[in-house]
Amino acid sequence: MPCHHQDDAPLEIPALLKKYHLKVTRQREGILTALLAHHAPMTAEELYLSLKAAGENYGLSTVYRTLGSLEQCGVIEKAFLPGDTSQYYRFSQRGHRHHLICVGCRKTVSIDECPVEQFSVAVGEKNGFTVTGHSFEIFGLCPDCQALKKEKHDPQEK
Amino acid sequence: MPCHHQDDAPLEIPALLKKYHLKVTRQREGILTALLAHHAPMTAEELYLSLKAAGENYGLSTVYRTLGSLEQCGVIEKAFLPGDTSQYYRFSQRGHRHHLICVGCRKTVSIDECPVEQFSVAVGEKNGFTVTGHSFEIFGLCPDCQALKKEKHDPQEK
DNA sequence: TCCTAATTGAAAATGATTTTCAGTTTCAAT
DNA sequence: ATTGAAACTGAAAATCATTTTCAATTAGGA
Repeated sequence: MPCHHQDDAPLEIPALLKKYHLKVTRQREGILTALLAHHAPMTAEELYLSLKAAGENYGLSTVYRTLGSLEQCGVIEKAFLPGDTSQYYRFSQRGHRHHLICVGCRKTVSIDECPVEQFSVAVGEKNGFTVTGHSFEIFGLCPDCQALKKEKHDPQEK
Repeated sequence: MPCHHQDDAPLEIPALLKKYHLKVTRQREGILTALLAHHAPMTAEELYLSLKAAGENYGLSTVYRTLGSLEQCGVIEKAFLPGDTSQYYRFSQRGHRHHLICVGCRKTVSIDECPVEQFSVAVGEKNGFTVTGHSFEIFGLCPDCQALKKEKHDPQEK
């Protein structure tokens, strides 16, 4: 197979790295690709293990460092899940500030609207605060996880 | 000063502990009192240090354990602050699910309304999710911290 | 008062994340 | 293509928050 340039790549990871003056390394490409493919927030450890399972054995500290640099550039962002204190990372989605997150598998759906922007500023003003931001995430069980849960309770018998 | 029973105590901590079958100890009373007095979310370490400063030198593990038991009873709850991965605790406020939190000093104002309940359920349904909850917190600078910040930038000269 | 289970403190253990440092790699400039 | 400086990496050590262990103490009912 000849090595030709792919115009149709869904996201040019090398270009993205260059844009932020980060060197393009095998590790960074692998980490970003894995996170991109996962479609749900992941911890550094999860990324490390999934890469290892795929035969890409990078240092755990490299995973942490890469996530850290990418966060500083604003390419990815931290996410916190209810009842879980570990730090998850996901691609930051400009304009998509809010999400519907499955508490079972962490699958994430972006919500386009923001129903609280005006409300937040109003509440801030009423209390003399300068509002700098807000958090709003919806948690629930996705269809797949609902099915899984049902299976567990009624193991295919009446 | 005679030792008389205080009817006007703002919150009967011993009674609260007994209600949840927790023994009434000096440590637990001290920890709850300190958290109650602070009017803002605190970490275990902060509680430990503030108690120590007040001459009450309890083990850090006791602080952690006490916070853990009280959380299990639902007396207090965890809170997460933006850009900070440590676990904060605050009294749980039934019905006050949302807050306006100062990012400078963590002073907290409870918000009575919930402008996102219906919206959350609707978004969940649209995506086939069973909604189990949502998070919504507003962040900003309180009047005091705004003043402090201004001082820093213009150190009282023109 | 006495007894037992709950609680405590100190220290060790754990788990997540960060830092250190020597060796390697990228990439811009030759 | 080669080179060199700066950036990056991996492994191990360090750090930080939190939890657990365990022997000694304490609360509160009998």
